[in-house]
Amino acid sequence: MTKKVSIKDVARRAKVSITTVSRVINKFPSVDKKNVHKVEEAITALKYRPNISAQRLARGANNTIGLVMPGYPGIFHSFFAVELLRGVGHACESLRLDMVFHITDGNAPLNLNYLGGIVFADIIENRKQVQDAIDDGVHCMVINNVVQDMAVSYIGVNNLKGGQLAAEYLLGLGHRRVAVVTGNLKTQAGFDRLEGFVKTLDEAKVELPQEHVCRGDWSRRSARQAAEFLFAMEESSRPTAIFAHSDEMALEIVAVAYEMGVRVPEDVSIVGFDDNPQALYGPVGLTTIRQPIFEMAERGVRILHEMINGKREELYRVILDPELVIRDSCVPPAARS
Amino acid sequence: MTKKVSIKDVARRAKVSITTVSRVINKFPSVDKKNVHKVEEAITALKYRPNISAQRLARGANNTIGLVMPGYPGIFHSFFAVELLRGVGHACESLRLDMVFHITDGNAPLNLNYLGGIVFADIIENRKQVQDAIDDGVHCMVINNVVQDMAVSYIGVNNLKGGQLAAEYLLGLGHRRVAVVTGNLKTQAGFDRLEGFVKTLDEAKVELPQEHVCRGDWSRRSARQAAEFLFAMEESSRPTAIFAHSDEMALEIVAVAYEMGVRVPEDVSIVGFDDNPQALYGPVGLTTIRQPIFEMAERGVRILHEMINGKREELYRVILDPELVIRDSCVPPAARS
DNA sequence: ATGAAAGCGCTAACAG
DNA sequence: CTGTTAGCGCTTTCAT
Repeated sequence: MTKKVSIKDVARRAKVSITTVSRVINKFPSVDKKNVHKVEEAITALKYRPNISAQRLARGANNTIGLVMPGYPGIFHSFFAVELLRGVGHACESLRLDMVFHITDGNAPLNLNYLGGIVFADIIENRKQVQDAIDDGVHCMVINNVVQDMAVSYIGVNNLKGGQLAAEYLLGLGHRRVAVVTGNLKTQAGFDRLEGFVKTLDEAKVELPQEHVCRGDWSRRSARQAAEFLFAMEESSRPTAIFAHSDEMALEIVAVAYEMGVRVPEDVSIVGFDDNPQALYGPVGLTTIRQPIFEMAERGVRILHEMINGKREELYRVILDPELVIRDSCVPPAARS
Repeated sequence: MTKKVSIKDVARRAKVSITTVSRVINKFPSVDKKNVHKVEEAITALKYRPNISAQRLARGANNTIGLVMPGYPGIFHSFFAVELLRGVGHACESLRLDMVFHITDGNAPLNLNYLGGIVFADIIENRKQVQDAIDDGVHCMVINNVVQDMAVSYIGVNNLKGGQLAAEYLLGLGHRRVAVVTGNLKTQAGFDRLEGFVKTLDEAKVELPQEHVCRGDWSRRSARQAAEFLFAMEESSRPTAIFAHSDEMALEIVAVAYEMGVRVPEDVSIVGFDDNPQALYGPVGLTTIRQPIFEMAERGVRILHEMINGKREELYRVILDPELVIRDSCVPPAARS
């Protein structure tokens, strides 16, 4: 049982009023040095800890925010989730916000109503929760998802552009037989990256046969399957370049390539997505599309914080541009076929 | 600004006392059906949400627990951290506890004193925080660490045994030139697994030369470096088997092996640690030492919950045994040298 | 510069 | 079964 040392005990010991103690706690400048000292002495002597619930209640503020993450299998093993968590965590730390972490399976009731605000880390199959939260009047911030049909703030990434960047780069290198290993197409990121990629190829009149579009789900496992399938193709139809929707998947593809005796980048060029530092230490530096996940998350929390504190009324909607990072995993296609 | 609908407003609208409203909120069985209905109607109509700070203050209870994780680089990319997070999250969900997530850098003040309890996910360089929490009278539960010198509850894994298991298995297969790629030796898991491994080899009079002990840090990167170093050795001194302290590191070692033309398991046997499902889908099923991270985490929270609610007084200290899982990555050493 | 007193929104005896 | 009445521990006017 935690002993209940309250502000009163401190006041009594320091022989001042609780008000003064409160002032000291909150660092009011107008307290006599002597009293400050006495109070601080009492605080440490008594091991006093202000009761945060009481503080909050009295202050009328609520500085607890929820982080809601879709719980589909493997999300946690993704660089994305981790960066996001780091970003949110970091922001909460510096803003002195409490973060209540919540993994959602999609449509569970989501009893997060006492929260000051909610950060939705991507939304996939849980749009309803977002709408409910909005209806409840809770401040919301959606990260990594551009949402047009709900009155909610978001910070997203231009994934269409990301796909386009990958296609343009590969095309520019001279590749005409390319493949793509997608993320889960139910996620906006996966869908849009594919869309942008396909569209750009299309405009360049470069064909993208169905069997070169491998539907993954962000997992290394799905990337492995795709790679095995792709590399098993006979020389004439095997892609000379592959666009993977995440660096982790790209890394797995590289691993499979080595296992199957396919050289990277000589036999096949690979471009990933994320700019995961892990991709720097493999056998080849991975060319990738960088997206600022950590920053998105951090900014999201900061904006949310402003909204909670009434310093911001309007919705905040931003779409960040991804950026091509060229390293060593792509070269012009070998002159074979 | 979230509008301030309080219990009073609900009471007024439902024409009952606030106590009755409170009872409805807390699902007291003794409320007249009619009133329950009226109150519920009012609640939804007013979009009322109880103020959790007030509830907590009034109840004097605290159903918020903190999860403190060491924030060393890469922790999040580890299966361990993720499983732990899942386990804690799951338990909190079913126990209706709020979980405040906290990544610690080691000796930051850790202002989590308003928490009902704290789960320490491993402790590495943050023993002081644990001691402080104990001194503060906060209930604590340390996961994945056997701590003898502080009066704290823990659920740990017998890592000594884990290392021993790996050594015995490899020895049994006939290996006499083995190597180990360790986790961060500042973590108890890394230290003990090495210890158990070394000791067992020692007792079997099998030499473990210094250059066969590669100090990693749980990261794939460190595993890659170790593997490159190990596989670059000339035939006569290159190990015929490697014990990696985590499956992720083991997987990276396998990848490097393929890159360098070393076959697994023909040329080198590999045993990992964790039983990470990811290791099922690689080129070879990974033989590993299973440890129940998820279960540890979940159980930890449940016990902590009991302690917080006074249903348990004594410390809870358990050490779980890891278990060998044999798959395809180990075979007897080839008859060469 | 300091203290008294009035809440913040809710729960928990204690009566009815 | 329901309402009255104290607080929970802290912040915040408002005097002094």
